[in-house]
Amino acid sequence: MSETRIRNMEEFAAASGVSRPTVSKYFNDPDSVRPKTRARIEDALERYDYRPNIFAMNQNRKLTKNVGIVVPYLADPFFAEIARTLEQACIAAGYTPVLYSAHGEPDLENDILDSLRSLKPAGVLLAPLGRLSDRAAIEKFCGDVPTVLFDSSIRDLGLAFVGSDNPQFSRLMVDYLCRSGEPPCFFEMKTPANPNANRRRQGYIAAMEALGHAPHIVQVPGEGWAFEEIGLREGLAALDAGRFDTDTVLCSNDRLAIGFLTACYERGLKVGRGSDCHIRVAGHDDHPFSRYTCPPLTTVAQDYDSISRHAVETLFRALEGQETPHEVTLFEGKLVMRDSA
Amino acid sequence: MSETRIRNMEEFAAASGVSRPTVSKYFNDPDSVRPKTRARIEDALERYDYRPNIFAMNQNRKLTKNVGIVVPYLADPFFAEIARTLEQACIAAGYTPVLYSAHGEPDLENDILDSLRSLKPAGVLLAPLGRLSDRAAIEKFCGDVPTVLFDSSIRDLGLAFVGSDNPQFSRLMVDYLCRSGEPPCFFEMKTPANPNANRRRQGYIAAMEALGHAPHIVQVPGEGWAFEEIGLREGLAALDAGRFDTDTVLCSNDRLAIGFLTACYERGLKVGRGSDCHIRVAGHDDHPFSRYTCPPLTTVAQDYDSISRHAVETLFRALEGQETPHEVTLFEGKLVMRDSA
DNA sequence: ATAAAAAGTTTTCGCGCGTAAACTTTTGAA
DNA sequence: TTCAAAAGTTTACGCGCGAAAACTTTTTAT
Repeated sequence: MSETRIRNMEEFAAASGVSRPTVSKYFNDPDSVRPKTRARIEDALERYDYRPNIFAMNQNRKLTKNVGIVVPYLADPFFAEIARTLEQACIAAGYTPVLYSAHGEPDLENDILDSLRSLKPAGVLLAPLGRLSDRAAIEKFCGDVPTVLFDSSIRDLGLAFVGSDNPQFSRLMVDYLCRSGEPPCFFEMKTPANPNANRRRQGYIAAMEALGHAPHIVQVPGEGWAFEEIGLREGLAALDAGRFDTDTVLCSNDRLAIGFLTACYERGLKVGRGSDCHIRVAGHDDHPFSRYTCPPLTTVAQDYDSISRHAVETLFRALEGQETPHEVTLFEGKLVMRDSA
Repeated sequence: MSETRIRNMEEFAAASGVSRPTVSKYFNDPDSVRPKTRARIEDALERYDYRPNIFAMNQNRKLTKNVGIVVPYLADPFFAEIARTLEQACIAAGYTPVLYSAHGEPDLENDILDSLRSLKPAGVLLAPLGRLSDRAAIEKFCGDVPTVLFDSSIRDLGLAFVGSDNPQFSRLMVDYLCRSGEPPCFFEMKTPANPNANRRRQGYIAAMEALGHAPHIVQVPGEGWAFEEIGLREGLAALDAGRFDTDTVLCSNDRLAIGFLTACYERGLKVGRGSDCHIRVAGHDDHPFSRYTCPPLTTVAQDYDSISRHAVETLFRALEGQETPHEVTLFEGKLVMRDSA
């Protein structure tokens, strides 16, 4: 396709018959040059496969076209899905997404923020670890870099927060469970990493009391992000200790529920809402695998799409100069009825 | 902590009492300077929080300290886990990992290779999409950038390939299934994205014939990476059509098996090796969730750790100048006996 | 103590581009 | 045709660092 190899913007400008600064202008915003000029550049772009050196580009720019995406735990398909949506939205908007996972480790989260800073990103989409996050570090980072928080909020840090209306999730599920059977107890980790868990518990308590039932919370030990393992191990322990005083168990999240379903299986408890079933189990999130548990898990679906779309839009609106006060956007969940409850 | 803000290496060198080129040398290899000098630099490093500008650093270097990690589908926890291990190994070796996922899309895979090229990475760890990969593009890329392929191989491209001995996986499982019950049939997608599927099928056929059994393959339609969905939908169809002539089903991979387990559940088939069970189901990979299916899935475990460790080691050995011929390393799988078969 | 080797310094150059200012050309409408 | 605005060009400078060469100092070995 090419005659001679283009080594830099100077040579490319010569080849396209346009001056170098104009070419530079084109790459920063194709609409900023005359259509005729643009055509000449794009013509040359097809003859030669020149691409500007990104390091030289970013060196003299205070802000790059990079957007950092940080999630707490990428091995959780929920975050993998969100990351995918966010990446696509960034690319569509002409930005370059860079993906990071804290892998559940606070130290790594701090390291990521550090190296992100030196990337001079235009903005960052950050889902913090939650309870274990270094609040001071994140606050400082948000002061330096335009950051939109999502999934789990930390006070009112960042430009905005986009997440789910967690109390509504629990209310929805409690209402359904109560009108279709016994009132549920709430199964959760004692010290959950994610602050959403607290809001779900509170939502559960409020919903139960509104219906005139006494809330019953089964808290189990467990640290980290291996929720399925905790759900299984501590689910077994709780079952054996007779800690459930109802046949309906609402789990704090789907991954915990997946582990708990396995615990039920190992104890020979048939899960479901049929008359021959021993126990009903429900979760929160609509985790990608919840459709494929046995039985398929009844849960409350997070609005993945809306959350990621709105997070990206909020960030880009802020980047384009529109100063807005810290805004919190919470999306409602939808009941997903399957066979487990 | 700091007195005055350090703006560049020049100022930092002045503050630490060492010349700028020496500081530069230090950052490229801390061991290349005298211990005394190193101490002075690291002393200053604690007083001021200076960090070299990565864009300026990489501009004049033909090779950076970046290492690209490319996986085909990050929403699959298997790849998320591998990515985590690879990232950690890169960091430990003093490199900067950059993670990409093709999200199952060949176009995106090519885009990633393109933008990776402009990152001037020291090396790349690439798990290609497989059948849908653009072979020509990958071949060209491997010619430009030191690349170690893993998980799914493409001819003898790249510096090396690191993966699993897939025929051995199937042999192991077939042997076990045959000596503990009926010989298995093989359940797979007709046009699998991943070439490992073909090797597993071949391993299955060879193992069956070695034991004097007639192989029986159940191929179902389905494209893309939504394996669970395909396993469920096509599993239901195959069950209803009576396509299984044995009570033992060996699935091409665990995600397919997870979907198939759900199909069995929906048809009221009890899965397991007990006398009251109707069907046995097994998989390949030891997917992170396989422990938590109901019943827990019997499978052959990929040696995640060895694969990722060896891939990284191979790459770094090559980067340090040791020219080696294209080498293929395959790790054996281990039988993981659970309750499903 | 003395020479040789190792490490550090100084000097100089250049990477590929962004950016600003002053100037020139093109464009489009009156 | 005329002219002002828009777009492009020229010129000039600098970003923050890598790298090579020649020189100077420190360390190591004899």
